[in-house]
Amino acid sequence: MPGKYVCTNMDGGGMARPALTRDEVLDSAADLVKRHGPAALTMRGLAAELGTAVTSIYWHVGNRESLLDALVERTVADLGEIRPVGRTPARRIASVARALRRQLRDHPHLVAMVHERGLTERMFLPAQQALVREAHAAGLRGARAAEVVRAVQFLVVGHVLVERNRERAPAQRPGEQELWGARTADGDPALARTLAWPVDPEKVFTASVKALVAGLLEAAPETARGPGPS
Amino acid sequence: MPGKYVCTNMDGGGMARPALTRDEVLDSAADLVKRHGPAALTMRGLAAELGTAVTSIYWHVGNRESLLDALVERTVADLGEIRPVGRTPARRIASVARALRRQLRDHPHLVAMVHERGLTERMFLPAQQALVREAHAAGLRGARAAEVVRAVQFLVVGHVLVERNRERAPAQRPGEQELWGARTADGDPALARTLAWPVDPEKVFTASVKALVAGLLEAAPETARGPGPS
DNA sequence: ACCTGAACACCGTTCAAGT
DNA sequence: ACCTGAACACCGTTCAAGT
Repeated sequence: MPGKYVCTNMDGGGMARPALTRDEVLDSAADLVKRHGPAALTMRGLAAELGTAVTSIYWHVGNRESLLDALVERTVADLGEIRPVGRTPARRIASVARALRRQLRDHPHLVAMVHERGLTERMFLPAQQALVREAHAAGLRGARAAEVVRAVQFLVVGHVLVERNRERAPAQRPGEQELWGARTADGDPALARTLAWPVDPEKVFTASVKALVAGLLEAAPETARGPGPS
Repeated sequence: MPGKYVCTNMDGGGMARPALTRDEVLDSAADLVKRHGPAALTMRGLAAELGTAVTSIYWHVGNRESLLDALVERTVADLGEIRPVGRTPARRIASVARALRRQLRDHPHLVAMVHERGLTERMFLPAQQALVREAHAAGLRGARAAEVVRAVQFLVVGHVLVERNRERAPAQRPGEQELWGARTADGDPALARTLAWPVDPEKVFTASVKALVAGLLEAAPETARGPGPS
């Protein structure tokens, strides 16, 4: 789906390939990356997908690295808003964390690519500002508020990275089942049973976020509860 | 440093290269990976390092993938013990988290490689058992204890992955300094100042661990405080 | 049993040449 | 302005041939 393109060839149509566009290249590349990851994006494969010579791509985007740069820039610019929901600051912070996780999960390869290109701060700025407002609403200021912002950001990004790694390698070899017989569980069969089951990363995430936020707000002044400002 | 090798060539020494050993190959490969990451481990480069033909390596290790397999297996087997320290379960759990982080940081490329090979569970088993004992000491059992184990593990692994990404891309382009002028900070100059400074990942980590553990143990029964069993 | 070079199918990238 | 094929220097891997 190249969308619209400017037709610059003068032969009045016919079977000739319509002129190649930079946007067309980016669309095709984005599609490949989204489906199979950055490693699957080869210049030759991309050319084949587009039906052009490899070297034409170089004319439009320079080289593979700047192609990836442009891709990341475009994706970051297209990320949606982050809107906190919930009745207490704690819930609203947790909702920001969940929204952030969803954004990152929708672009599974984005985080690593963004980091590699030093765009992290720009990418997270909206979420950070939402978190700042909620930290203020919870009565935290200065360094304490910054702590909340960064702890939540690291937790979310870290979780997404871990989840991505887990999904790429679904078959665990010794298998948690064999490892967590009753013997290793310090005499707690219920725990052994839970740990022998495959992890539900979503549950771990929500539980972690809840615990982290609770811990971060624990010693906060009791003023300014309820829905935040703005 | 090939260490000891069995001399199987019959020419009685001289300038001929001593027989190539599987261990020698693994040592050299481990060195390359530790210094420059798995991507820098090329069969040709490794052969050059060892002073042999590329194809000799194939005789000893099969192919690149099984070479990496063997490498990971060896590294995982060589990981040290995890010994909790501290006077309360909360502190002891935090100490396990810190020890785990240190182990992973000492082998910067290990996590991803281990995950890709499905060895995660085997690798984390010792830390998990330590965490189980401490969760029990804190009065948590069953699913609640499992929650602690998994939340801590995800937090640590996630943090290490984030840190690794950050270290690979030190130069952030818009720069946190420009982004966090007083305007964006919701009228909190102290916070703006903190966020404009480069992050200290170690501080974020210790703060996050402390908050997470506090949140996880919050509603725990007040029995069984003080140093754990074992 | 162990090592070798030649060869194959892949990469990204450059360059001179076409229209 | 835009596209092309040929060529270069890299990959991992296989194979027949050496000792």
